[in-house]
Amino acid sequence: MLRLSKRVEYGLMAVLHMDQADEGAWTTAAELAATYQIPAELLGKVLQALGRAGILKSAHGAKGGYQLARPMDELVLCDVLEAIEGPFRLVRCQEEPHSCDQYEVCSIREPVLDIQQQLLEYLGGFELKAFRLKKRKINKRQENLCTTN
Amino acid sequence: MLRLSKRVEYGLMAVLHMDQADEGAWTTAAELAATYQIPAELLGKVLQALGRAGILKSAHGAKGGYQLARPMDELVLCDVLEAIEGPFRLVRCQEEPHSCDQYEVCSIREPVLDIQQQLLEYLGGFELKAFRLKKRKINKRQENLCTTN
DNA sequence: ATCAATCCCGACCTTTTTTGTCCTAATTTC
DNA sequence: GAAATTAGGACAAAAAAGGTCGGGATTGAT
Ligand code: SF4
Ligand code: SF4
Repeated sequence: MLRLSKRVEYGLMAVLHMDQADEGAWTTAAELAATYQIPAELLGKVLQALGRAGILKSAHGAKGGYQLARPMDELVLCDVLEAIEGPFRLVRCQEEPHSCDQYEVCSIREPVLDIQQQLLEYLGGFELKAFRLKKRKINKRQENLCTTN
Repeated sequence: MLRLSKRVEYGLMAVLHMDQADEGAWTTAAELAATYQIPAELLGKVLQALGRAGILKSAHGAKGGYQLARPMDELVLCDVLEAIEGPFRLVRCQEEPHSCDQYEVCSIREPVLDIQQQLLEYLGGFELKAFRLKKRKINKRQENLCTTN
């Protein structure tokens, strides 16, 4: 099943939230967890991963929290994805050849690797700022609907 | 983890194999399982799914087996993928809205849906015949290497 | 008609991955 | 020092993927 993991979804929500927070403000994990109904401890780990990847800055102690290390305009989907799940790999032989029983007789490895490469580049094209723009679009659309109703 | 499932890999191997088999020949599941060291019963299910999706034709009884229902040139990665795993969905709320605790407060649904759509179109661009071509390329590359060595 | 080869399919078990929880530091502010 | 907060390891629960088994149906050969 080619599906976004919950962690990545949590990470995206967090980043988007901080993008829309006041400049320089610190957002706490507890606050995010409450807002988006996410298990706090789990969200914590996601935020830590984003921190380690240099996407977020963190501040310990009371009055601490997280904020974007760089503006969201410079981020793409792939950044968040790989920060949380590690490098993007379409097939497991990429990390450990011996973890696959078919390695010796596999007829699809090379072409699939090629696809992975192309896909990775394509994923680099999804800018997170589209999340912001999309939101405006939706609002606009709703306004239009209201006008028609 | 955004990774191709084993079933899809098995399906791709099977399709590629039949593409390279003699015109009109029937390939059996047992034969494929032996060649690619795949658990026979599991491969069976994959082939059945491909059959239901109209990618393969099957023949019961002795001398039976599978063959491509249409030439591989008309197939794309997405065909095999969806035949085996069902429709491509990047997020779970697409199938069952209530399966997600964050549905009511989700801030990323719309943009992610948009990405799913684009990705789906992009996946439609990966033609399976590239698997054939790639194979030739590899052989060529190896020849070149041999020449240099 | 029987038999062997083969596809079909549901039920089940096992392993792996994902998701979630708990608990204990370490850091900072008040 | 107490409270708020991040950091992170260990573990439990749930879900998904992978694999196995057994019974049935269809076909061709003997
Ligand atoms: S089947 Fe082929 S492509 Fe898939 S993991 Fe094994 S070796 Fe890699
Ligand atoms: S978090 Fe949002 S996008 Fe993800 S499944 Fe729930 S509703 Fe859909």
